[in-house]
Amino acid sequence: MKFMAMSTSQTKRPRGRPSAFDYEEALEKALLVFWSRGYEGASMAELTEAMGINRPSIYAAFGNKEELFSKALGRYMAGPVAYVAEAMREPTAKQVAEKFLTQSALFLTNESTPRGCMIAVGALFSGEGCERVQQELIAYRQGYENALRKRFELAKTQNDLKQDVNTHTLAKYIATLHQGMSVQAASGATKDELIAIVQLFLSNWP
Amino acid sequence: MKFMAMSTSQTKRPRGRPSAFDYEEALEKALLVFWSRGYEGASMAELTEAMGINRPSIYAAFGNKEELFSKALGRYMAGPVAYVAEAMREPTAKQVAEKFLTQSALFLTNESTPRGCMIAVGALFSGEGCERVQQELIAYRQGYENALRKRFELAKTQNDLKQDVNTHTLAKYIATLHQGMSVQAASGATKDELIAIVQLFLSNWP
DNA sequence: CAAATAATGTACCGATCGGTATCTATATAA
DNA sequence: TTATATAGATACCGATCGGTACATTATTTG
Repeated sequence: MKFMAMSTSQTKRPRGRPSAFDYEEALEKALLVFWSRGYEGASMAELTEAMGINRPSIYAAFGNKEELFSKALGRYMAGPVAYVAEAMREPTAKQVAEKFLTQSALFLTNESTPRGCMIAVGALFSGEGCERVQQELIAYRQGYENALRKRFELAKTQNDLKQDVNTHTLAKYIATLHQGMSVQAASGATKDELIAIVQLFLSNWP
Repeated sequence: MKFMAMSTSQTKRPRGRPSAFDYEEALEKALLVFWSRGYEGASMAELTEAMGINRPSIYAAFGNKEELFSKALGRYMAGPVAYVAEAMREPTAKQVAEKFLTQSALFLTNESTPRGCMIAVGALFSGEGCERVQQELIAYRQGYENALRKRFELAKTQNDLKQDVNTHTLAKYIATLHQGMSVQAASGATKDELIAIVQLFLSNWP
């Protein structure tokens, strides 16, 4: 494992030759390859090229392709899609939905990153040997859907949502809309088109 | 190209050795492999195995992997997803949407076929050399979205839909919902959960 | 029958796949 | 300086990728 500086205390440098690359920068490059190519479509050759590191150094620092993908997903969660967790902290249920979907519309069509969400539409149909990656992505999808549901359950206790609202279905509906928007973005839909979809949804808020 | 019997007139058999397999049956097997594995994830080895044909016979009868995929897509359109074109012929716009989405909920979670729609969520993120397949799938997605839009435009001329309805957005919204449901189905959602989503949408019909 | 034609089966092609053995270079510790 | 530890670079591994050459087999034509 490579050396990682502690944030709080000054640490002695490790004994061997120091790394010539920055761990987080390299992971960011890997993330962009996986994001645009998918897990299967990203070859180690392309990853190596993009990360600017020799292949044995990748394996030493990040593990195999599957582990590298997991670590890239972690960085994806903490970076590009951190807005999802933030949206949950909006004061009302409707504002949570509005923030989540509006930010998604912008994010999914951002011109400086690949179109579509890695988690929403990654590894849906895959070849043999991708089961772990598929399950990991399914768990992440469940994760934000559950976060929405719990937030809506909270809203019900605050009389922010009517008692007859089915939070399970509402959360799944919003997750479904987000996943569909991800397909639309990857298929060429514009930011304005996705915003129009979000507004149509919000105009019928329960 | 292999021999294909004419439907109307009795045709003389061709000169060489006759095919040992049925063209449409073999294509159906190929379709199921592409459907569950995706274009990239389906290897020629797995296709060969499933189709029960030697590899040179596949190439002779169907062309290369890309052409085989296109032909399988054609069979998919004429078979499993023929319900989409049928839904367009429902008498009212709301019934079109209801039929399309309800049938989709059943179709996407059908236990005898792979989960999710090949067209809706196929080849979203892919490696190099898949551009043609990606574009073909995008065109199919546009196809059913356009069919919905035109059907809703017709509904407006019949005073079946209010004049202030944006048919472009409504069609894209329904397509987006369908694509999201495809992700949900591939991620393990049940038929009842998808039906609940469809009903929530229909309860807010414009 | 033989000639012609077309599909099958085997065996193989070069390219690329993910992953690694090994040697060298650069650092710290004693 | 010498020993130790870790990273970089090269070159390679067996497996699999999509695709095909070629000989064989089965059929129709003459």
